Amino acid sequence: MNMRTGPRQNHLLALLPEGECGHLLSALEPIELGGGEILFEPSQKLRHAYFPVDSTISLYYPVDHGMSAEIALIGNDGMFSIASFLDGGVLPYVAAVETAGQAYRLDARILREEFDRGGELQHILLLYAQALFTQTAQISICGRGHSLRQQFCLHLLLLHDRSPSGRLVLTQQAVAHMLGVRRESVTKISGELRRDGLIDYRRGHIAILDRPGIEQECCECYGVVRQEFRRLLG
Amino acid sequence: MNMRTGPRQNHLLALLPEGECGHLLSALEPIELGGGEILFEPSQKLRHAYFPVDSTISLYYPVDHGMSAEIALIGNDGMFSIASFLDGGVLPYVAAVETAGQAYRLDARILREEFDRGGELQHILLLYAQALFTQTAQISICGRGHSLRQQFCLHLLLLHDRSPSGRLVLTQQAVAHMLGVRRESVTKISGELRRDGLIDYRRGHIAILDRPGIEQECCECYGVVRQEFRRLLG
DNA sequence: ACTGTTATGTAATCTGGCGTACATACCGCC
DNA sequence: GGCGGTATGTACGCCAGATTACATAACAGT
Repeated sequence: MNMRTGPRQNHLLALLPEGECGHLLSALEPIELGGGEILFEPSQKLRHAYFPVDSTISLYYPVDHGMSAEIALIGNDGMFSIASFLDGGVLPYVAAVETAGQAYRLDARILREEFDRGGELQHILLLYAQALFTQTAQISICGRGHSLRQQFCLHLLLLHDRSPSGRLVLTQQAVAHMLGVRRESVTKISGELRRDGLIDYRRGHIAILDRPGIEQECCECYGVVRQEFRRLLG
Repeated sequence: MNMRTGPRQNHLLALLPEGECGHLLSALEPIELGGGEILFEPSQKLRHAYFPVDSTISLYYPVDHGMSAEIALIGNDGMFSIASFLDGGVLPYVAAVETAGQAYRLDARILREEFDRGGELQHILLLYAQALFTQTAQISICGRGHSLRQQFCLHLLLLHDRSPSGRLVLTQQAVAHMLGVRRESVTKISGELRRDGLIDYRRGHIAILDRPGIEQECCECYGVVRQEFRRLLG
């Protein structure tokens, strides 16, 4: 359990006081999440909670022809799923690993028990629930009114923030899936962003070249989400 | 405080045990909400929580030219705002009265105190937070992929469920505002739905004529939201 | 009943992203 | 070093909904 991938690399876990939450922290299991792995589907029951370290988890609503749309993106700034402590049960969405990497897993019952004791853990998780709500709301706003280019930039920034390396491992098909659009549309925008020197990419990889430039291109949605995460959990 | 507008007409308040929550119930103030009234704006701090009885509250993100998009619709099935107990503070959205009517108001500090005591109130509010999250997520899905006609039907159904009378008092402009589209587009769809015998309307009023027909026209988004509210708070 | 305001109706043109159908290029594997 | 599967590139027609610009009609107040 080294510095780079220890549980404290997850922002929520990092906020927990050692004394009060010792039991929970010692119940964490390190786990490797493979790209595309399905962590949860609507028919199941939540058995584990996941705290990403350098992996990311995408929450989305599945639709027929493979197209879908993302509801939330969870990285080292959060956990999956808030439903574990809100109602302990089910939710009508799919959770899949977007970026392969490490995470810590916790038995959902233990999380629930510790949560019900109140205290700092409960407080932090509730703040996170609020932050996640904002993220989902803002993704919604963006997906409605803003151009695909702006949406793409938003998701690049969200991914970048949650992917310490800065070199994103994902295909255009995966991006299209997140945004709920066609792969061809993503190819078009990708080409434009590359031409403008904002990103570079090759088969299955995207590199952020000009982060400020991308923030410029993006709508205010990113600012709202970041601001809210900082306010609540900064 | 008669049967029709008593606090127990709000589904959340109805679930609270009399004994445990007596203090909270007696702190409720009946209040009349006027159409269009702004209950909260991002610069403010949440002073009160609202439990609608026959009014509805729309939560939305404001954009420049008056256009915006709704994030959540709150009626007698819920309360505004979950942020009152999640973080006790602020949120980056606007809450406005969509349908005028009665509600019960509660000092946010009292709600927070009672919430922090744990118990049934906390449990119910957390379930509601989960249900509201689903509503927001589903509105997002719908707004991305589905036709305006389907989105319109979704919002009609959500409003109808939360508006006991069944005769909705709102303009096409207000609907456009909720859906984040142009008023002219709403006029067009309204005309089509009227022609098909599903609704009728006149200046500022909409009547649901064929509710099953509207459910037929709507996408599965409505079913997901209703199912989740029933599962959690039914 | 008249008037002013606000809500609703209609129409012409434009555009971003969809559907479909391919062509090409990358990279891992044998 | 060639082969095959997958990722990326490009093109054309199509359509829902945006943009703009008015026309009409319902209600509220005097």
